[in-house]
Amino acid sequence: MAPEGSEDFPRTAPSSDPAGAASRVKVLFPLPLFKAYDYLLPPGVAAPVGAFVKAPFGPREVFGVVWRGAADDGVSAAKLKTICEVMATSPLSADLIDFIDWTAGYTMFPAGSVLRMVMRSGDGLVAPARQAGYVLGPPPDPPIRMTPQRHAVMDAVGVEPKPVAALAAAAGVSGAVVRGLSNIGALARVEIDPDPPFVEPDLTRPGHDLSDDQLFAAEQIRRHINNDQNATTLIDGVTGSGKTEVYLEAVAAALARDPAAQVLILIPEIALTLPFLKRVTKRFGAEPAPWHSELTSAARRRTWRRVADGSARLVVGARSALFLPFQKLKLIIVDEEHDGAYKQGDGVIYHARDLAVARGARAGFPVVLASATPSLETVVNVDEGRYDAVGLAARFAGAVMPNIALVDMRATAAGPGCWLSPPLVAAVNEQLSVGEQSLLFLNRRGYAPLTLCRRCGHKMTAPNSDTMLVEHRFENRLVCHHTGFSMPKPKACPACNAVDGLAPCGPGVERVAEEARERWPDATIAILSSDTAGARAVREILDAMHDGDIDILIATQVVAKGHHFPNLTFVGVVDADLGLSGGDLRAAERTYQLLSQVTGRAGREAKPGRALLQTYQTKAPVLAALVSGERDGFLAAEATSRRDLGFPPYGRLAAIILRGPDERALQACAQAHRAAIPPADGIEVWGPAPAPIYRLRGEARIRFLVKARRNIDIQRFIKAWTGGVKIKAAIRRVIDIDPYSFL
DNA sequence: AGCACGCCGACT
DNA sequence: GTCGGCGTGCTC
Repeated sequence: MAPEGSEDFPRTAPSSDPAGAASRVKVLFPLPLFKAYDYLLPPGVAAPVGAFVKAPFGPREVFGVVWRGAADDGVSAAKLKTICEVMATSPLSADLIDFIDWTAGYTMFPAGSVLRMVMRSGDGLVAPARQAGYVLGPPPDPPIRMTPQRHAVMDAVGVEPKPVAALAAAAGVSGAVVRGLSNIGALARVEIDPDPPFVEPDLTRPGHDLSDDQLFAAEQIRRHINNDQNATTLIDGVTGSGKTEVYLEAVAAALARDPAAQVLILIPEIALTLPFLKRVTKRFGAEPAPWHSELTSAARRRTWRRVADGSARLVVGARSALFLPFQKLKLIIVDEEHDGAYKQGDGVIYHARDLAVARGARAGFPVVLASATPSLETVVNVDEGRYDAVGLAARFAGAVMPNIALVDMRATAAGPGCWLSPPLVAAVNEQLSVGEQSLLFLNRRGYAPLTLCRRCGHKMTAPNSDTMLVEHRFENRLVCHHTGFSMPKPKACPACNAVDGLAPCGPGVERVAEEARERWPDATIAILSSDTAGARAVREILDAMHDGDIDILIATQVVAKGHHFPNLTFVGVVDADLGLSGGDLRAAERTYQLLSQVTGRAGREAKPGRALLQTYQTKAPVLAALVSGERDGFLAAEATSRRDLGFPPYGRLAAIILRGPDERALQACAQAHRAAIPPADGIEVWGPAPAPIYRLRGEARIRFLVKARRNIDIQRFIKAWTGGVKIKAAIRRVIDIDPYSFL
C-alpha cells in the first residue's frame, strides 16, 4: 500500500502560497481542447485536483475540472481570470483523471473531448430542484371526515414519500384530494430527492448453484480481486454455459471486499435489455444503476450523480458507462467482449473493451472479459500469457450444440426470384409437421438492398452520398441505412424517366418473409429487425417466439443476443456469405461470431437443434469451422494469416480520414499529407485512397492507413506526421487508432 | 464547442 | 455608403 502523499501530484491545491498571493490552478474544459488553462482561486477557497468548477472562458462561463500539471506555462499573471465557483459535486478520482489523460493520448483526441464524455450528463453538476412528496401525517385530532376518495389516497400512501401526481394516480383520484388531505394535516409534506439513491446490492444473498467448472472459474477471478491485483481474465464458454453466473460471483466478491467499491458491467447496447437487468437484480436483490443511450435525462442524471457520490455501487451500462465519474471503481466486466458495438465511431473514437483493460491495468484492479466467441485479439493475449482464461465447456441442462450443415447454392439453387433452397424448405416443412419452430436468419433489413432501373441501369442512391437506398416495402419507401435519408419509392426512374422500371435486387428480411408467406400460408410468420418499431413490439415478438406462438421467425442480427427460445430447433441462414466479402480484416472472424451465435439459438433445453447455411463458398474456412465446430483451429489459422501480414494483433493499425465538401481541396490536402510522411523504420503508410463510402452527406472522404510493427509508438509517428500539415477549417481530419470496421 | 473578429456582395 | 455572409482563430 502506498503511503499517503506519495502520489505524483498534490490532491489539494493550497488556497494561497506562503507569500500570500492567490494560488493558480489548471482547469480542463469539456471542449475539444488539448490543454488545460490557468486560473486563480478566489482568496480562501480551495479546490482539489478533480474538483468541478465554473470559470470564465472567453465571453462566457463554463463548467470544467481542476486538472493536474504545473500551473505555469508562461501565461502572464495579468491574463489570469478567477474561478467563479467550486461545485459541491465530489471531485473526480485520481484514477479517472489518469484514465482521461491516458485515453486522450492513446486515441489522439483532445483531453477536453474525453472529459466531455465524463461530463455528458450535462445537468448532473447542479442539484435538481427538490420535489414535494407526501407521507402519512400524525393522526388528526378531531378525526377528519373520510370519503371513498380519501380512503383510497390513505391506502396508497407508502413509507417512501410520493409526489402528488404519483399518489393521486395510485389512488385513482385527482390531485385535489391529496392536497386537501395535506391541508388538513392528514398527510405530511416532505421534500423528496428527485435522484433517489440506488438500493445497495444485498451481498448476503446466496449466489446460484455453480457447477465444478463455474466454481473453479469464479475462484480464479476472486483470487485476483482479493489480492487487489490487476489481471485480465477471459471467461470463455458457449452460450448457456453460465458465464453470467460466474462473473456475478466476481461482482459480489469485489463489492464485499470493500464497502465503498464500485463495479461496472459493460454490455453491448443492443443486449442491454430488461431480462438482463432483471437477472442482475435477482442476484443482488436490488436493481443496478443503468446507463445507456435511451435513458431519459432524469434517469441519466440520477445514475451520473449517484455514481459520482459513490452510492451507486453496481452499474450496468453500454460502452459510454466507462466514462462515468466512479469514485472507487474496483472491477470491470466486459460481457460479449468480441462485440463490434464496443467500438465508438463518432466523437472520440475508442474501443470500450480495450480501454476497460487499460483502465484496470493503470488503476490496479481486475478486468473480466466474457464471450462464447472471443475476439482474435483476446485469444492471442491469452495464448501469449497476458490474460488468464477460464473455460466453461459444459452446457447446462444437457443440451448439445446444434448440428450445422452447408447448402451448396451452386448445386441446389433456389427457384427464380426465390431465396430459400429446397433443403431449407424441406427442413422448415419438417419443423412445421412436428410443431417446432424455425428461425430464418438474414442480416439485411428491409425488402431489397438494391434498387436498379431495368431500362438504364441507374442505381438508386442517397442524395450526395455513395450509399444504396434500401427498399422497405412495408412503408413503401427507399431508405438509406447510413444517413437516415428516406423517400417514397418513385414510380419513374429519376435518370431516364422510364415508368415502373425500378426493380428490387437481392433479398432483405421483408422479401424472405414474402416468400415464406407464399410457401407456408398456414404458418404463423413474423419479422424481427431493428426496424420493428418500438421496444414493446420487439418484446411482443420475442415473447411470442419464446411461448411457441410463432412458427417461423425471420430476423436480422437483433435476434442473435441473449434470447431463449425453448421450442426453436432449426435455424436457416439465408446468406452465409454476407459479410465475407469486402476487404475487411475481421470479416471472417465476425462472420464466425455472428453465425455461431445465431445457430446457437437452435436446440436449447435438451432438444437437439440443427442449422443449414446457404452459401456459394462451400470452401470458405469460416464455414468449415462452423460445420466442424473447430473454433480454435479456425482462430489459429486466422492468427497465422494475420501474423504473416503483420496485422493486428501482431502489428498496429491506424486510419487517418480526411473529409470535406470540396473535392479538389480535399485532394490537395491528401497530397500534402502524402508528401509529409516522415521516413520511419517498421511503418508503412497506404493511401491516400477514397474511403469505402466515398461520398456521404455531401462530404467526400479520403483515407490513409498506417501499419506499424507492434513495438512501435504509432501515436508518436502520427503526431510527427500530421503535426506538420496545416489543414483548412473546411476539412476535417480524424484519427482512428485500431480501426475496427474498415468501412 | 462557442463566439468574436474580419474581409467581400446586395440592400436602405 | 452599411448589413451580414461565414472562413479563421482564440479562449488562461
